[in-house]
Amino acid sequence: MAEKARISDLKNYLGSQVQLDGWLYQSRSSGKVQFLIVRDGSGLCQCVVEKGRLSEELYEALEHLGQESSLSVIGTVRAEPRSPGGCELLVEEAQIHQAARDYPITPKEHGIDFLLQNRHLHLRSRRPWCIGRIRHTVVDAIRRFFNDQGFTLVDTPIFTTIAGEGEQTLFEVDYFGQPLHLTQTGQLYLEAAAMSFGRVYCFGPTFRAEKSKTRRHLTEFWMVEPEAAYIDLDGLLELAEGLVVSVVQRVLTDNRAELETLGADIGSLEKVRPPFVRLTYSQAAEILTSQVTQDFMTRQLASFEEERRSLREELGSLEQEEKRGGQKKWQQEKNARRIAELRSELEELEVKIQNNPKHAQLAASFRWGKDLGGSDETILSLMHDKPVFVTHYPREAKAFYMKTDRSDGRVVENFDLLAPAGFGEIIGGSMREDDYDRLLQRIQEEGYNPQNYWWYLDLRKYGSVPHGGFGLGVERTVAWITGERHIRQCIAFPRLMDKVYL
RNA sequence: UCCCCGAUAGCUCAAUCGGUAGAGCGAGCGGCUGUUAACCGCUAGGUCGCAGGUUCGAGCCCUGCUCGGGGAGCCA
Repeated sequence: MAEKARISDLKNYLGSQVQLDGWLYQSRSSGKVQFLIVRDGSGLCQCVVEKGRLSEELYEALEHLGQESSLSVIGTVRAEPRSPGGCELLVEEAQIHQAARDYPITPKEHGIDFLLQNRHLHLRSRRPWCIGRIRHTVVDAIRRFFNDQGFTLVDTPIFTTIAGEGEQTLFEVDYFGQPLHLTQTGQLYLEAAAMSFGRVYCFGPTFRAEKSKTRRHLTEFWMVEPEAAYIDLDGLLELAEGLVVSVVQRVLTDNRAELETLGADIGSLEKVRPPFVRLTYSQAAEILTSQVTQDFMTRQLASFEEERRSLREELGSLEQEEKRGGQKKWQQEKNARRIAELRSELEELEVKIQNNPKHAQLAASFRWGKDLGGSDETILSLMHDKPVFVTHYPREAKAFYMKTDRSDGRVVENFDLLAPAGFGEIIGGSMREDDYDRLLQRIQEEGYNPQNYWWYLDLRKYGSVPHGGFGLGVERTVAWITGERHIRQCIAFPRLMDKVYL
């Protein structure tokens, strides 16, 4: 019996016979030799089947085996630079568990709707697999970071009785006749737990009925939320900074191959080192309305237009070539692929070019007191190649539980963290109002019923202390790190505002 | 909720002025001993999203609907 091995460990088995259990990812045949690309969940391996080395019957069967058939192959491992993982298997024996036929996802391009409808199968493809592996690292790094810093995990409830964010984004559930809602944040419960353990965090799914159909929104997403007693805003920023740095570093060391496969911007990830940029909201507002921003936007527009010119040029010459004809088939095909690519790139650029003046206008007309818009955040993060903290937002724009700055009553002690390169917000957090009277007043100002918040208010009566925390969105973090443009690809089974596939 | 774009073979797309529906991939069969989204040959595969209208004639024009993509607001 050959020893079973995982493809990721094959380097350690050079020269010996092993058994791989997996699925047929792809195959090519060339008469008397076949190349089966087998995946086993840990990686891809090229398996070489030579005629005469196994029974005629089995050779035939393997030659006609469909994509994603399940099989075990036994053979000798040898180094081979032409194979995906650097090793290949010279097949001596094989067992077909189930012969698949007409697997819907082919090795060519597919539309996103088709892929999401086939998400149960799509998960096996290379891109989702790489993203899934990175997500795993991100989650593990987050847990390790907080555990190492002496935080205690507290699992907060998913059925909740009070709202932490806007009440209009709640999903209501009928809980044996009592209306409850799905959690939007574990924060309020976490504040209670922080008064017991000092430093706590929760990590779980979050539900928001936001009517936002964008590449940055899911109605069900995963969020980690730390909450600490006896901390101040600077301490919170440091905590967030440390978390993001350690997560990015872990991915860089554990998933470099996946990042490369995905085409992620590794150079920019390597710049994610402390200290991050720190701006107050007022400073951000000043920057947005300054000439600096207008110049920045003008330069950006010019570079977009330059890019458009060169893309159009390439597209034009390819299209002419296509019309002239007379090329080899593979060349035609390659051109057609490139043309499709260019067209979608151009389309995207066109949107950016269209939006640029609008965004410049929005930035210029920014008035103190407004919340930062998506385009404003994009501009601020594009101006820096490191993550950017924005702190001290106007009170009116923010949630009731945020602590009013004692030295400037117009603002609260909060912060957002913007990921670089225009990705936008990945963390939002704040110091919490710890004064009973001020908190009660804020609850009333929001028009909420204080009776619903009786226990939350209680926390300010029995040993209230300065405390705060933040929430980090897992899918947004994964999307930023992997360079995936839409966060629906950063969770196995996404729930979107207007569509739930499986 | 608003704005823009789209829907043609299993998939990704093409079809000039309104005039007989096309390609690649995938599938099936055959060929090739080192392939890299292999290559070569053959075969099958269509209610042009749905409903109505204009026209001698509609994939193409008009109206409505359905579904999808992108953007805005809001947010992690």
